[in-house]
Amino acid sequence: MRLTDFFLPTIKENPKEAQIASHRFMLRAGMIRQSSAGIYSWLPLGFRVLKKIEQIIREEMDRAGCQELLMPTIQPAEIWRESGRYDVYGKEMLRLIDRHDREMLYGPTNEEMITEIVRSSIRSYKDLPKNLYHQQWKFRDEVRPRFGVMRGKEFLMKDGYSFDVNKESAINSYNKMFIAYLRTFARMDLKAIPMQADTGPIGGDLSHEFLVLAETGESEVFCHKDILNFEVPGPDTDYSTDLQPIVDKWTSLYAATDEKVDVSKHTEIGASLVSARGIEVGHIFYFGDKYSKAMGATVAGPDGNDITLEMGSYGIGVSRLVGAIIEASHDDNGIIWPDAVAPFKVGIINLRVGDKSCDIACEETYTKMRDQYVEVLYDDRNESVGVKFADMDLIGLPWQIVIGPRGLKEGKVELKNRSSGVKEELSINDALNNILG
RNA sequence: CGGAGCGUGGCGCAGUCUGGUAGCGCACUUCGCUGGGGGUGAAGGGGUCGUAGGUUCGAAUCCUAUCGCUCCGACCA
Repeated sequence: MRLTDFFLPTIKENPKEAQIASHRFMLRAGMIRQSSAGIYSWLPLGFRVLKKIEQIIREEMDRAGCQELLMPTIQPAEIWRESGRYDVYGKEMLRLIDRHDREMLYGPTNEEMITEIVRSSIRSYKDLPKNLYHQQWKFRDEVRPRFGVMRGKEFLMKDGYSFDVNKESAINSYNKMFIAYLRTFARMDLKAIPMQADTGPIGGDLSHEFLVLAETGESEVFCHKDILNFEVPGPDTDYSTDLQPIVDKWTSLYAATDEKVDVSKHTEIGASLVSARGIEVGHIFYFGDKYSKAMGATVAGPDGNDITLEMGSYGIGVSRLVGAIIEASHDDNGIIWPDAVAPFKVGIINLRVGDKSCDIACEETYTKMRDQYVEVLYDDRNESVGVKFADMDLIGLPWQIVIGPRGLKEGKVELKNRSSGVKEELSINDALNNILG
Protein backbone atom coordinates (compact mmCIF):
# COMPACT_ATOMS: atom_id res chain seq x y z
CA MET A 1 0.00 0.00 0.00
CA ARG A 2 1.23 3.45 -0.92
CA LEU A 3 0.82 6.04 1.78
CA THR A 4 -0.36 8.57 -0.80
CA ASP A 5 -3.32 6.23 -1.36
CA PHE A 6 -3.83 5.01 2.19
CA PHE A 7 -6.23 6.78 4.54
CA LEU A 8 -4.00 7.55 7.48
CA PRO A 9 -5.01 10.76 9.25
CA THR A 10 -2.27 11.08 11.88
CA ILE A 11 -2.29 13.82 14.49
CA LYS A 12 0.77 15.59 15.78
CA GLU A 13 -0.63 16.93 19.04
CA ASN A 14 -2.00 14.90 21.88
CA PRO A 15 -5.77 14.98 22.02
CA LYS A 16 -6.62 16.34 25.46
CA GLU A 17 -9.29 13.77 26.20
CA ALA A 18 -6.93 10.83 25.86
CA GLN A 19 -5.44 10.08 29.24
CA ILE A 20 -3.65 6.82 28.62
CA ALA A 21 -1.07 5.77 26.05
CA SER A 22 -3.23 3.41 24.02
CA HIS A 23 -6.07 5.90 23.64
CA ARG A 24 -3.65 8.69 22.75
CA PHE A 25 -1.76 6.65 20.18
CA MET A 26 -4.86 5.14 18.61
CA LEU A 27 -6.22 8.60 17.96
CA ARG A 28 -2.88 10.04 16.86
CA ALA A 29 -2.04 7.11 14.60
CA GLY A 30 -5.37 7.43 12.83
CA MET A 31 -6.65 4.04 14.01
CA ILE A 32 -9.96 5.19 15.44
CA ARG A 33 -12.21 8.22 15.59
CA GLN A 34 -14.76 8.80 18.30
CA SER A 35 -18.37 8.99 17.19
CA SER A 36 -19.93 9.63 20.59
CA ALA A 37 -19.02 8.72 24.16
CA GLY A 38 -17.63 5.17 24.17
CA ILE A 39 -18.45 4.58 20.49
CA TYR A 40 -15.77 4.57 17.80
CA SER A 41 -15.24 4.19 14.09
CA TRP A 42 -12.34 1.98 13.14
CA LEU A 43 -10.22 3.58 10.44
CA PRO A 44 -8.19 1.41 8.04
CA LEU A 45 -5.07 1.13 10.19
CA GLY A 46 -7.00 0.20 13.32
CA PHE A 47 -9.31 -2.10 11.43
CA ARG A 48 -6.38 -4.10 10.07
CA VAL A 49 -5.17 -4.74 13.62
CA LEU A 50 -8.64 -5.68 14.78
CA LYS A 51 -8.89 -8.23 11.98
CA LYS A 52 -5.49 -9.70 12.84
CA ILE A 53 -6.55 -10.23 16.43
CA GLU A 54 -9.85 -11.74 15.32
CA GLN A 55 -7.98 -14.19 13.12
CA ILE A 56 -5.60 -15.32 15.87
CA ILE A 57 -8.55 -15.93 18.16
CA ARG A 58 -10.33 -17.82 15.39
CA GLU A 59 -7.33 -20.06 14.76
CA GLU A 60 -6.86 -20.92 18.42
CA MET A 61 -10.55 -21.51 19.05
CA ASP A 62 -10.86 -23.75 16.02
CA ARG A 63 -7.76 -25.66 17.04
CA ALA A 64 -9.35 -26.29 20.42
CA GLY A 65 -12.39 -27.80 18.73
CA CYS A 66 -14.77 -24.85 18.72
CA GLN A 67 -16.91 -23.75 15.82
CA GLU A 68 -17.58 -20.22 14.72
CA LEU A 69 -21.06 -18.94 13.94
CA LEU A 70 -22.67 -15.52 13.99
CA MET A 71 -25.58 -14.43 16.10
CA PRO A 72 -27.44 -11.12 15.70
CA THR A 73 -26.72 -7.96 17.64
CA ILE A 74 -30.42 -7.36 18.27
CA GLN A 75 -32.23 -9.89 20.44
CA PRO A 76 -35.85 -10.33 21.49
CA ALA A 77 -36.64 -9.57 25.14
CA GLU A 78 -38.54 -12.85 25.58
CA ILE A 79 -35.52 -15.11 25.90
CA TRP A 80 -34.07 -12.79 28.53
CA ARG A 81 -37.33 -12.99 30.43
CA GLU A 82 -37.04 -16.77 30.30
CA SER A 83 -33.61 -16.76 31.90
CA GLY A 84 -34.74 -14.15 34.38
CA ARG A 85 -32.05 -11.68 33.39
CA TYR A 86 -34.23 -9.11 31.64
CA ASP A 87 -35.06 -7.35 34.88
CA VAL A 88 -31.77 -8.10 36.60
CA TYR A 89 -29.45 -6.63 34.01
CA GLY A 90 -30.29 -3.01 34.67
CA LYS A 91 -29.57 0.13 32.72
CA GLU A 92 -26.44 -1.19 31.06
CA MET A 93 -28.67 -3.08 28.68
CA LEU A 94 -29.78 -0.96 25.77
CA ARG A 95 -33.49 -1.66 25.30
CA LEU A 96 -35.34 -0.95 22.08
CA ILE A 97 -38.90 -1.08 20.87
CA ASP A 98 -39.61 -1.88 17.24
CA ARG A 99 -42.54 -0.60 15.14
CA HIS A 100 -44.77 -3.43 16.33
CA ASP A 101 -44.13 -2.44 19.95
CA ARG A 102 -42.06 -5.54 20.38
CA GLU A 103 -39.41 -5.30 23.08
CA MET A 104 -35.91 -5.86 21.77
CA LEU A 105 -32.43 -5.25 23.08
CA TYR A 106 -28.94 -4.73 21.73
CA GLY A 107 -27.14 -7.77 23.09
CA PRO A 108 -24.58 -7.23 25.85
CA THR A 109 -23.84 -11.00 25.74
CA ASN A 110 -25.42 -14.10 24.21
CA GLU A 111 -26.04 -16.89 26.72
CA GLU A 112 -29.79 -16.83 26.16
CA MET A 113 -29.56 -16.69 22.40
CA ILE A 114 -27.12 -19.59 22.06
CA THR A 115 -29.10 -21.65 24.55
CA GLU A 116 -32.19 -21.00 22.45
CA ILE A 117 -30.37 -22.21 19.35
CA VAL A 118 -28.96 -25.33 20.95
CA ARG A 119 -32.12 -26.39 22.77
CA SER A 120 -34.13 -26.21 19.58
CA SER A 121 -31.60 -28.14 17.51
CA ILE A 122 -29.87 -30.71 19.68
CA ARG A 123 -31.91 -33.65 20.95
CA SER A 124 -29.44 -36.36 21.89
CA TYR A 125 -26.46 -36.71 24.22
CA LYS A 126 -24.67 -38.15 21.17
CA ASP A 127 -24.54 -34.67 19.65
CA LEU A 128 -22.51 -33.33 22.56
CA PRO A 129 -20.17 -31.88 23.55
CA LYS A 130 -20.30 -28.74 21.43
CA ASN A 131 -18.50 -25.46 21.78
CA LEU A 132 -19.83 -22.59 19.66
CA TYR A 133 -18.49 -19.07 19.47
CA HIS A 134 -18.86 -15.88 17.55
CA GLN A 135 -17.09 -12.55 17.29
CA GLN A 136 -19.78 -9.95 17.33
CA TRP A 137 -20.30 -6.36 18.39
CA LYS A 138 -21.83 -5.95 21.80
CA PHE A 139 -23.35 -2.97 23.50
CA ARG A 140 -23.28 -2.08 27.15
CA ASP A 141 -24.57 1.32 28.06
CA GLU A 142 -21.71 2.11 30.43
CA VAL A 143 -22.32 5.01 32.79
CA ARG A 144 -18.84 6.25 32.21
CA PRO A 145 -16.98 5.03 29.16
CA ARG A 146 -13.27 5.87 29.18
CA PHE A 147 -9.79 4.96 28.02
CA GLY A 148 -10.85 4.77 24.38
CA VAL A 149 -11.59 1.25 23.18
CA MET A 150 -10.57 -0.23 26.53
CA ARG A 151 -13.87 0.70 28.08
CA GLY A 152 -16.29 1.58 25.34
CA LYS A 153 -20.03 1.19 25.13
CA GLU A 154 -19.80 -0.64 21.84
CA PHE A 155 -17.11 -3.29 21.68
CA LEU A 156 -16.16 -6.38 19.74
CA MET A 157 -16.17 -9.53 21.81
CA LYS A 158 -15.45 -13.15 21.12
CA ASP A 159 -17.94 -15.10 23.18
CA GLY A 160 -18.07 -18.87 23.17
CA TYR A 161 -20.40 -21.30 24.85
CA SER A 162 -19.87 -24.94 25.73
CA PHE A 163 -22.57 -27.59 26.10
CA ASP A 164 -21.94 -30.90 27.84
CA VAL A 165 -23.95 -33.75 29.31
CA ASN A 166 -22.28 -33.77 32.70
CA LYS A 167 -20.04 -31.74 34.95
CA GLU A 168 -16.91 -33.78 34.27
CA SER A 169 -17.22 -33.23 30.56
CA ALA A 170 -18.06 -29.56 31.12
CA ILE A 171 -14.92 -29.05 33.15
CA ASN A 172 -12.95 -30.64 30.34
CA SER A 173 -14.50 -28.09 27.98
CA TYR A 174 -13.55 -25.37 30.44
CA ASN A 175 -9.97 -26.63 30.58
CA LYS A 176 -9.68 -26.58 26.80
CA MET A 177 -10.63 -22.94 26.81
CA PHE A 178 -8.23 -22.23 29.64
CA ILE A 179 -5.37 -23.59 27.51
CA ALA A 180 -6.61 -21.99 24.31
CA TYR A 181 -6.70 -18.62 26.06
CA LEU A 182 -3.13 -18.96 27.27
CA ARG A 183 -2.10 -19.69 23.70
CA THR A 184 -4.19 -16.94 22.15
CA PHE A 185 -2.75 -14.17 24.29
CA ALA A 186 0.79 -15.52 24.01
CA ARG A 187 0.54 -15.29 20.24
CA MET A 188 -0.09 -11.57 20.63
CA ASP A 189 3.04 -11.29 22.76
CA LEU A 190 0.93 -10.67 25.82
CA LYS A 191 1.58 -12.09 29.23
CA ALA A 192 -1.95 -12.80 30.39
CA ILE A 193 -2.24 -14.26 33.88
CA PRO A 194 -5.28 -16.37 34.77
CA MET A 195 -6.72 -15.27 38.08
CA GLN A 196 -9.56 -16.36 40.29
CA ALA A 197 -12.49 -14.14 39.55
CA ASP A 198 -15.91 -13.12 40.62
CA THR A 199 -18.60 -14.58 38.42
CA GLY A 200 -20.76 -11.46 38.48
CA PRO A 201 -24.15 -11.37 36.79
CA ILE A 202 -23.36 -14.39 34.63
CA GLY A 203 -23.23 -16.65 37.66
CA GLY A 204 -21.50 -19.93 38.36
CA ASP A 205 -18.80 -21.30 40.61
CA LEU A 206 -15.69 -21.85 38.47
CA SER A 207 -14.23 -18.83 36.78
CA HIS A 208 -10.95 -17.27 35.76
CA GLU A 209 -10.12 -13.85 34.44
CA PHE A 210 -7.10 -13.40 32.19
CA LEU A 211 -5.27 -10.19 32.99
CA VAL A 212 -2.50 -8.41 31.18
CA LEU A 213 -0.25 -6.61 33.60
CA ALA A 214 0.04 -2.92 32.74
CA GLU A 215 0.41 0.27 34.77
CA THR A 216 -2.83 1.62 33.42
CA GLY A 217 -4.83 -1.48 34.29
CA GLU A 218 -8.27 -0.91 35.69
CA SER A 219 -8.00 -3.27 38.62
CA GLU A 220 -5.42 -4.06 41.23
CA VAL A 221 -4.08 -7.61 41.01
CA PHE A 222 -1.80 -9.83 43.04
CA CYS A 223 0.08 -12.94 42.12
CA HIS A 224 3.08 -15.09 42.90
CA LYS A 225 5.98 -13.92 40.77
CA ASP A 226 6.74 -17.43 39.47
CA ILE A 227 3.52 -17.45 37.44
CA LEU A 228 5.03 -14.80 35.20
CA ASN A 229 7.55 -17.34 33.97
CA PHE A 230 5.28 -20.34 33.50
CA GLU A 231 5.55 -21.87 30.06
CA VAL A 232 2.58 -21.46 27.74
CA PRO A 233 1.42 -24.72 26.13
CA GLY A 234 2.76 -24.98 22.58
CA PRO A 235 0.94 -25.09 19.25
CA ASP A 236 1.24 -28.88 19.29
CA THR A 237 -0.92 -29.17 22.40
CA ASP A 238 -3.26 -32.13 21.98
CA TYR A 239 -6.71 -31.07 23.13
CA SER A 240 -7.94 -34.66 23.22
CA THR A 241 -5.67 -35.52 26.14
CA ASP A 242 -6.27 -34.77 29.79
CA LEU A 243 -5.52 -31.08 30.22
CA GLN A 244 -6.12 -30.98 33.96
CA PRO A 245 -2.39 -31.16 34.87
CA ILE A 246 -1.65 -28.02 32.85
CA VAL A 247 -4.57 -26.15 34.37
CA ASP A 248 -3.58 -27.36 37.83
CA LYS A 249 -0.09 -26.03 37.33
CA TRP A 250 -1.28 -22.62 36.22
CA THR A 251 -3.71 -22.40 39.12
CA SER A 252 -1.34 -23.81 41.72
CA LEU A 253 0.05 -20.44 42.75
CA TYR A 254 -1.80 -17.50 44.21
CA ALA A 255 -3.21 -15.07 41.66
CA ALA A 256 -6.23 -12.89 42.36
CA THR A 257 -7.90 -9.65 41.42
CA ASP A 258 -8.77 -7.15 44.12
CA GLU A 259 -12.27 -8.56 44.46
CA LYS A 260 -10.89 -11.99 45.38
CA VAL A 261 -7.96 -10.85 47.50
CA ASP A 262 -6.81 -13.16 50.27
CA VAL A 263 -4.60 -11.09 52.57
CA SER A 264 -3.40 -14.11 54.51
CA LYS A 265 -1.81 -15.40 51.31
CA HIS A 266 0.13 -12.19 50.96
CA THR A 267 2.01 -12.65 54.24
CA GLU A 268 2.50 -16.31 53.40
CA ILE A 269 4.07 -15.58 50.01
CA GLY A 270 6.07 -12.65 51.27
CA ALA A 271 8.72 -11.31 48.92
CA SER A 272 7.48 -13.42 46.00
CA LEU A 273 4.22 -11.49 45.86
CA VAL A 274 3.73 -9.29 42.83
CA SER A 275 1.34 -6.41 43.24
CA ALA A 276 0.37 -4.74 39.97
CA ARG A 277 -2.47 -3.43 37.90
CA GLY A 278 -4.16 -5.51 35.25
CA ILE A 279 -6.30 -5.19 32.14
CA GLU A 280 -8.89 -7.91 31.84
CA VAL A 281 -8.75 -9.35 28.33
CA GLY A 282 -10.54 -12.66 28.84
CA HIS A 283 -12.98 -14.27 31.22
CA ILE A 284 -14.09 -17.88 31.37
CA PHE A 285 -16.96 -19.35 33.38
CA TYR A 286 -18.37 -22.72 34.16
CA PHE A 287 -21.91 -22.16 35.36
CA GLY A 288 -23.62 -25.53 35.13
CA ASP A 289 -27.34 -25.48 34.41
CA LYS A 290 -28.12 -21.87 35.28
CA TYR A 291 -29.46 -21.05 31.82
CA SER A 292 -30.25 -24.53 30.53
CA LYS A 293 -32.52 -25.16 33.48
CA ALA A 294 -34.33 -21.84 33.28
CA MET A 295 -34.76 -22.21 29.54
CA GLY A 296 -35.41 -25.94 29.39
CA ALA A 297 -32.36 -26.92 27.35
CA THR A 298 -32.21 -30.70 27.59
CA VAL A 299 -31.18 -33.70 25.53
CA ALA A 300 -32.16 -37.34 25.73
CA GLY A 301 -29.59 -39.39 27.65
CA PRO A 302 -28.55 -43.01 26.99
CA ASP A 303 -31.43 -44.22 29.18
CA GLY A 304 -33.98 -42.10 27.36
CA ASN A 305 -34.40 -39.64 30.22
CA ASP A 306 -33.81 -35.93 29.75
CA ILE A 307 -30.48 -34.47 30.79
CA THR A 308 -30.21 -30.75 31.53
CA LEU A 309 -27.19 -29.34 29.73
CA GLU A 310 -24.06 -28.24 31.54
CA MET A 311 -22.78 -24.95 30.20
CA GLY A 312 -19.84 -22.62 30.29
CA SER A 313 -19.13 -19.33 28.60
CA TYR A 314 -15.87 -17.83 27.45
CA GLY A 315 -15.24 -14.23 26.50
CA ILE A 316 -12.36 -12.30 24.97
CA GLY A 317 -12.47 -8.54 24.56
CA VAL A 318 -11.33 -8.31 20.95
CA SER A 319 -11.47 -4.53 20.54
CA ARG A 320 -10.13 -4.04 24.05
CA LEU A 321 -7.13 -6.18 23.14
CA VAL A 322 -6.02 -3.57 20.63
CA GLY A 323 -5.70 -1.12 23.49
CA ALA A 324 -4.19 -3.68 25.85
CA ILE A 325 -1.48 -4.60 23.36
CA ILE A 326 -0.52 -0.94 22.95
CA GLU A 327 -0.45 -0.45 26.71
CA ALA A 328 1.94 -3.37 26.91
CA SER A 329 4.06 -2.32 23.94
CA HIS A 330 4.88 1.32 23.20
CA ASP A 331 7.47 4.03 23.83
CA ASP A 332 7.42 7.82 23.82
CA ASN A 333 7.33 7.93 20.03
CA GLY A 334 4.42 5.62 19.50
CA ILE A 335 3.20 2.08 19.17
CA ILE A 336 5.46 -0.96 18.87
CA TRP A 337 3.38 -3.68 17.27
CA PRO A 338 4.15 -7.33 17.92
CA ASP A 339 4.62 -9.00 14.52
CA ALA A 340 1.49 -11.11 14.80
CA VAL A 341 -0.93 -8.18 15.00
CA ALA A 342 0.95 -5.44 13.15
CA PRO A 343 -1.19 -3.66 10.54
CA PHE A 344 1.74 -3.92 8.11
CA LYS A 345 4.97 -5.79 8.60
CA VAL A 346 7.25 -3.23 6.94
CA GLY A 347 7.27 0.48 6.25
CA ILE A 348 9.40 1.92 3.48
CA ILE A 349 10.49 5.52 3.84
CA ASN A 350 11.53 7.36 0.69
CA LEU A 351 13.70 10.19 2.01
CA ARG A 352 13.81 12.10 -1.26
CA VAL A 353 10.73 11.77 -3.36
CA GLY A 354 11.54 13.04 -6.84
CA ASP A 355 15.15 11.87 -6.71
CA LYS A 356 15.44 9.31 -9.45
CA SER A 357 17.70 6.82 -7.69
CA CYS A 358 15.55 7.01 -4.54
CA ASP A 359 12.29 6.56 -6.38
CA ILE A 360 13.62 3.60 -8.34
CA ALA A 361 15.13 1.88 -5.30
CA CYS A 362 11.91 2.36 -3.31
CA GLU A 363 9.73 1.06 -6.11
CA GLU A 364 11.96 -1.96 -6.50
CA THR A 365 11.90 -2.73 -2.79
CA TYR A 366 8.16 -2.16 -2.61
CA THR A 367 7.45 -4.39 -5.60
CA LYS A 368 9.69 -7.18 -4.37
CA MET A 369 7.94 -7.29 -1.04
CA ARG A 370 4.49 -7.17 -2.56
CA ASP A 371 5.43 -10.02 -4.85
CA GLN A 372 6.27 -12.09 -1.80
CA TYR A 373 3.04 -11.07 -0.07
CA VAL A 374 4.79 -9.13 2.65
CA GLU A 375 2.41 -6.55 4.04
CA VAL A 376 4.14 -3.30 3.29
CA LEU A 377 3.32 0.39 3.60
CA TYR A 378 5.37 2.63 1.33
CA ASP A 379 5.67 6.26 2.44
CA ASP A 380 5.91 7.92 -0.96
CA ARG A 381 4.67 11.29 0.26
CA ASN A 382 6.62 14.39 -0.60
CA GLU A 383 6.99 15.38 3.05
CA SER A 384 9.95 16.43 5.10
CA VAL A 385 11.92 13.52 6.52
CA GLY A 386 11.09 14.41 10.09
CA VAL A 387 7.40 14.01 9.39
CA LYS A 388 7.97 10.63 7.80
CA PHE A 389 10.15 9.28 10.60
CA ALA A 390 7.73 10.53 13.21
CA ASP A 391 4.69 9.01 11.52
CA MET A 392 6.43 5.69 10.95
CA ASP A 393 7.49 5.43 14.59
CA LEU A 394 4.00 6.46 15.67
CA ILE A 395 2.20 3.74 13.74
CA GLY A 396 4.75 1.25 15.01
CA LEU A 397 5.34 -1.16 12.13
CA PRO A 398 7.90 -3.82 13.18
CA TRP A 399 10.39 -2.97 10.41
CA GLN A 400 11.37 0.24 8.64
CA ILE A 401 13.40 0.40 5.48
CA VAL A 402 14.82 3.89 5.07
CA ILE A 403 15.99 4.72 1.58
CA GLY A 404 17.88 7.92 0.81
CA PRO A 405 20.41 9.22 -1.70
CA ARG A 406 23.28 9.12 0.77
CA GLY A 407 23.03 5.39 1.41
CA LEU A 408 22.21 4.53 -2.17
CA LYS A 409 25.59 5.86 -3.28
CA GLU A 410 27.05 2.86 -1.46
CA GLY A 411 24.21 0.65 -2.61
CA LYS A 412 22.83 0.54 0.94
CA VAL A 413 19.52 1.13 2.64
CA GLU A 414 18.86 1.36 6.36
CA LEU A 415 16.88 -1.37 8.07
CA LYS A 416 15.46 -0.38 11.43
CA ASN A 417 13.79 -2.64 13.93
CA ARG A 418 11.08 -0.63 15.70
CA SER A 419 11.19 -2.71 18.84
CA SER A 420 14.95 -2.85 19.48
CA GLY A 421 15.75 0.40 17.72
CA VAL A 422 18.67 -1.34 16.03
CA LYS A 423 19.62 0.14 12.63
CA GLU A 424 21.70 -1.60 10.00
CA GLU A 425 23.08 -0.48 6.64
CA LEU A 426 22.42 -3.25 4.16
CA SER A 427 21.84 -3.90 0.50
CA ILE A 428 18.20 -4.04 -0.52
CA ASN A 429 18.34 -7.80 -0.89
CA ASP A 430 19.96 -8.33 2.50
CA ALA A 431 17.35 -6.12 4.10
CA LEU A 432 14.62 -8.17 2.48
CA ASN A 433 16.19 -11.41 3.59
CA ASN A 434 16.50 -10.16 7.15
CA ILE A 435 12.82 -9.33 7.23
CA LEU A 436 11.71 -12.55 5.63
CA GLY A 437 14.07 -14.65 7.69
C1' C B 1 -25.39 7.84 39.71
C1' G B 2 -22.54 11.54 43.08
C1' G B 3 -18.53 15.43 42.40
C1' A B 4 -15.68 18.84 39.01
C1' G B 5 -15.06 21.06 34.35
C1' C B 6 -15.32 22.22 29.12
C1' G B 7 -18.09 23.48 24.25
C1' U B 8 -14.81 29.72 19.82
C1' G B 9 -11.99 27.31 11.87
C1' G B 10 -9.69 20.24 11.13
C1' C B 11 -6.64 20.02 16.14
C1' G B 12 -4.88 22.75 20.62
C1' C B 13 -6.17 27.31 22.79
C1' A B 14 -6.78 33.01 23.99
C1' G B 15 -10.80 36.40 24.25
C1' U B 16 -15.97 35.84 28.67
C1' C B 17 -14.75 38.60 34.92
C1' U B 18 -15.24 44.54 32.88
C1' G B 19 -20.81 43.70 26.24
C1' G B 20 -18.86 47.35 20.82
C1' U B 21 -19.35 42.45 15.74
C1' A B 22 -13.28 37.30 16.52
C1' G B 23 -7.64 36.18 17.26
C1' C B 24 -3.03 32.93 18.01
C1' G B 25 -0.17 28.25 17.17
C1' C B 26 -0.40 23.83 14.42
C1' A B 27 -2.77 21.70 10.16
C1' C B 28 -4.62 22.88 4.99
C1' U B 29 -3.96 25.31 -0.41
C1' U B 30 -0.41 27.66 -4.15
C1' C B 31 4.61 29.03 -5.31
C1' G B 32 9.88 29.19 -4.01
C1' C B 33 14.17 27.58 -1.20
C1' U B 34 15.67 23.28 1.57
C1' G B 35 16.39 17.94 1.86
C1' G B 36 18.83 11.74 6.73
C1' G B 37 14.46 13.19 12.68
C1' G B 38 7.93 17.19 12.79
C1' G B 39 12.95 22.81 8.08
C1' U B 40 11.90 27.76 5.85
C1' G B 41 9.94 32.38 3.07
C1' A B 42 5.78 34.60 0.60
C1' A B 43 0.72 34.58 -0.66
C1' G B 44 -4.12 32.39 0.47
C1' G B 45 -8.81 29.68 2.12
C1' G B 46 -11.76 28.39 6.20
C1' G B 47 -15.46 30.10 12.21
C1' U B 48 -23.66 32.92 12.20
C1' C B 49 -18.31 31.43 19.08
C1' G B 50 -22.86 23.81 20.88
C1' U B 51 -28.37 24.89 20.44
C1' A B 52 -32.83 27.70 21.79
C1' G B 53 -34.93 31.70 24.17
C1' G B 54 -34.24 36.32 26.92
C1' U B 55 -31.83 41.27 28.51
C1' U B 56 -29.59 45.32 25.53
C1' C B 57 -28.98 50.40 20.62
C1' G B 58 -25.47 46.30 20.40
C1' A B 59 -24.06 39.52 23.06
C1' A B 60 -18.63 34.68 22.08
C1' U B 61 -19.06 37.86 26.57
C1' C B 62 -24.83 38.93 30.93
C1' C B 63 -29.52 35.70 32.28
C1' U B 64 -32.54 31.08 31.59
C1' A B 65 -33.18 26.45 29.53
C1' U B 66 -31.32 22.50 26.81
C1' C B 67 -27.87 19.22 24.28
C1' G B 68 -23.03 17.23 23.89
C1' C B 69 -18.20 15.93 25.61
C1' U B 70 -14.26 15.20 29.30
C1' C B 71 -12.09 14.22 34.12
C1' C B 72 -12.37 12.05 39.53
C1' G B 73 -15.31 8.44 42.30
C1' A B 74 -18.88 4.18 42.64
C1' C B 75 -19.92 0.11 38.69
C1' C B 76 -18.22 -3.10 34.64
C1' A B 77 -15.45 -7.63 29.17
